[in-house]
Amino acid sequence: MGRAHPCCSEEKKVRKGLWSPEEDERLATHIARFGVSCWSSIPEIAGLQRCGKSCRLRWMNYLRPDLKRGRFSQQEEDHIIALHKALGNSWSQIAARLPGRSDNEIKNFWNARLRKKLRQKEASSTAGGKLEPAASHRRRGGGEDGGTHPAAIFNPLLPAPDQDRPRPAAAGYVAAGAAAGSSCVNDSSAAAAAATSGGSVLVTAAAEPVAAPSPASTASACTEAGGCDDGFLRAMVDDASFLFGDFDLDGNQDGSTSFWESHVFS
DNA sequence: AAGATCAGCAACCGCCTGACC
DNA sequence: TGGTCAGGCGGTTGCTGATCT
Repeated sequence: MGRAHPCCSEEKKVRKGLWSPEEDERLATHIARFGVSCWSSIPEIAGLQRCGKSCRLRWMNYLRPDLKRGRFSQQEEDHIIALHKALGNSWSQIAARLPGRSDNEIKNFWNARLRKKLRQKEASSTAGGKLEPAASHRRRGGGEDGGTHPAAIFNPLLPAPDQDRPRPAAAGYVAAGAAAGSSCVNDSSAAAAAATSGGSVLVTAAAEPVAAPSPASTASACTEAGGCDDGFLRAMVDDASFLFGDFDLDGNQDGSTSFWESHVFS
């Protein structure tokens, strides 16, 4: 394969580069009304001069209502390390276990911060020297997620953007014709009909975390489907605490099920 | 104060895979 | 059964802006 996608290779004008607020609004509005039916048809229907892949990327990494933005917490960081150890560079699988984070975000975070941190850790352990503070904390006043990117300027389904607050769970955007395997809906009326049939709009699991790891897997490996055994992942988390100092898996003193347990080890 | 440096991030690119015809 | 198409993923690039010199 490797050929260019038809939607991207056609002569018709396809915008590239950063998305404008107007484009965000168009895309978000379109998906709010019609859902994600067929990415390749969305640009035309929504009046965007983008290719479908670009729309999908923008939605998945930026406009999705269930995305939380802001810096990664120490707990998230630890879990990324553990999951990376277990899953390798399967960013989408890692992202599936970190609700509210996109694979791109995690990948960037890893490349920018954690890889460096791990290297430092290794270097310091081999040299037996003292740990140096992570150099990257030096910049970006306050160490926030940067805040340099424009906020998700428009999302009809969300309250005013608040980058540090987790967004509500993915509810509210429709998935007209988005049942698995559904074919493209190439005209907006069909999508609209699907979206509005019955008067209410059904929200599907389009932004739902991936299916839980297979409980039937053996104790020491990830399944081909991407699910990892709980014991295996726990071992990985333990390993991360070895690397980065102890952290409580549950994060709860009272022993109740934590956010992380319920998501990562569900 | 201005240029250099660098971290952070959005988005593109190329490839793979599965569905459909 | 092979070709085409679309979705998805990981790697990489380039821009922006904060910080340093």
